[in-house]
Amino acid sequence: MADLAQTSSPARRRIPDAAVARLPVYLQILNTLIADGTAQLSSDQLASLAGVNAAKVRKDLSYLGSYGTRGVGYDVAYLVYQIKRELGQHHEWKVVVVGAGNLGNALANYNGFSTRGFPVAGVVDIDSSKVGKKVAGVLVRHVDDLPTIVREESVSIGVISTPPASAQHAADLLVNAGIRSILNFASVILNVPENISVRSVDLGVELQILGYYEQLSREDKPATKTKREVAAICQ
Amino acid sequence: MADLAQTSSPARRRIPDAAVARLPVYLQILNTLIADGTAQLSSDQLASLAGVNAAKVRKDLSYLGSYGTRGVGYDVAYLVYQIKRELGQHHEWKVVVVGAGNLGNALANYNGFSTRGFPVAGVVDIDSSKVGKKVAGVLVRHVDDLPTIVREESVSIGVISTPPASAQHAADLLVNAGIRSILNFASVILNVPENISVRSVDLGVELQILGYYEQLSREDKPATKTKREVAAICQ
DNA sequence: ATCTGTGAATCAATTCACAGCC
DNA sequence: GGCTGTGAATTGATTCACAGAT
Repeated sequence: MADLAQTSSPARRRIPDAAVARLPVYLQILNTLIADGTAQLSSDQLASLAGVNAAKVRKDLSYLGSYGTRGVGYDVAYLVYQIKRELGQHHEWKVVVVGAGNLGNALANYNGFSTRGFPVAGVVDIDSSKVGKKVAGVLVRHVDDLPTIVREESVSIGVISTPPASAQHAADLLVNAGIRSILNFASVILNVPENISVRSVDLGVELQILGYYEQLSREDKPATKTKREVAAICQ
Repeated sequence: MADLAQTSSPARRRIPDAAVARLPVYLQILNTLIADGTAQLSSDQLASLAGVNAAKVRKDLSYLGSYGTRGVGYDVAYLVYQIKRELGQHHEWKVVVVGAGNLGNALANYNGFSTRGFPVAGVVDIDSSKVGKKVAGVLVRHVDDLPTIVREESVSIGVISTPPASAQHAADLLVNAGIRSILNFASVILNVPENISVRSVDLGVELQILGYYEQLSREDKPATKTKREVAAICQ
């Protein structure tokens, strides 16, 4: 597609999704290394810290450009700079949390958000008994204020931590308020327009996947039943 | 490997990881359909509910065996039975939560765990000021009791919701207590023996990935700098 | 006519292996 | 000698497309 088009210097590389998902992990590791005073490291070292193999690290980093030095390794600070640039972390992305229940509380209080460039600009809830309380130093406002908050605070990401039944509604409200990126913690598949990106994290699903591998390691899979037998049991 | 070995009737199929990760999603959808009284559905319908395409649904389900009916579709209840069997959900897997902070609280209270066959058998913390309090009806016990809890309650999965600095320690304790499956919510890569399975969910990483795609959609990637320039800025 | 189940084809991700630079 | 960067090879996942069952 369009290999005739003249692209500006660092050509519009499209980094594979799998690599994109690993960059934040490398970034985190590199940040702790900086705190420890490490200035250089090899793909081998980063690989073992990240729990992947060295070829993958080199390939992943090569998508950013050629920022290592042959025979030497990578300059930690420079690598951090380049990964941050690629991930768009040179400015902060503000976040609004929808749903001030247990999980919403934990999320708003979660340190990893603000320290990684995602300040919580607001927390909203539909339940007026929760509105007015403070969560992580932020006043809980009514969900009706969502468009105002998003506009005034230039929020770019919405986090859904409502019960499953209200999650689709929350998503609709976020989309209407102009949000284009949603992180969803409710155990539902959200229906959103094409141009909106959604990542869903379902704690139950994570456990079920673990459960599968736990079972595999025990090799005690139960025998199967026929449709008739199952129907009988479910009466 | 060993295709001479006689395997018992439903041959030891090894389901692709990507498919395993989708089965719980299908399961959840099917369960809500049952509640609505739907008895039959086609791969097309399930696909659109799950937000994937129909060929993928059919291939995924075919790993379980041939449990659909050509020209008709799948029997919802039977499919639920088969997916549960494959995932090892015919019995419950007990869970212990390590770290009774904000997130630990939210997790212990999270409904999706117990309703999906993962009862919380215990919550432990290292901080004695938290020990003795109740979380989600469960007494918080000291982390030293971990081996006892795991043994007495036959816990099979450990959930880590400690601060990052204590997560590796928590993992070591879990492994020593005999746990082989860990769900880790701390933003660290855990170092565990080969035979232990770990899934890590890092909320910050999830946001950073979203941030990347948000930036892509805006196409305002900042210009890059040389190593010299970056070094100057970082003084 | 409809919808599953599955080989074959395609597309994506990972790993190998080595040339090129320090 | 050591380590990066990258084509080529491999492995894994997805999609196509159609034979086969109802």
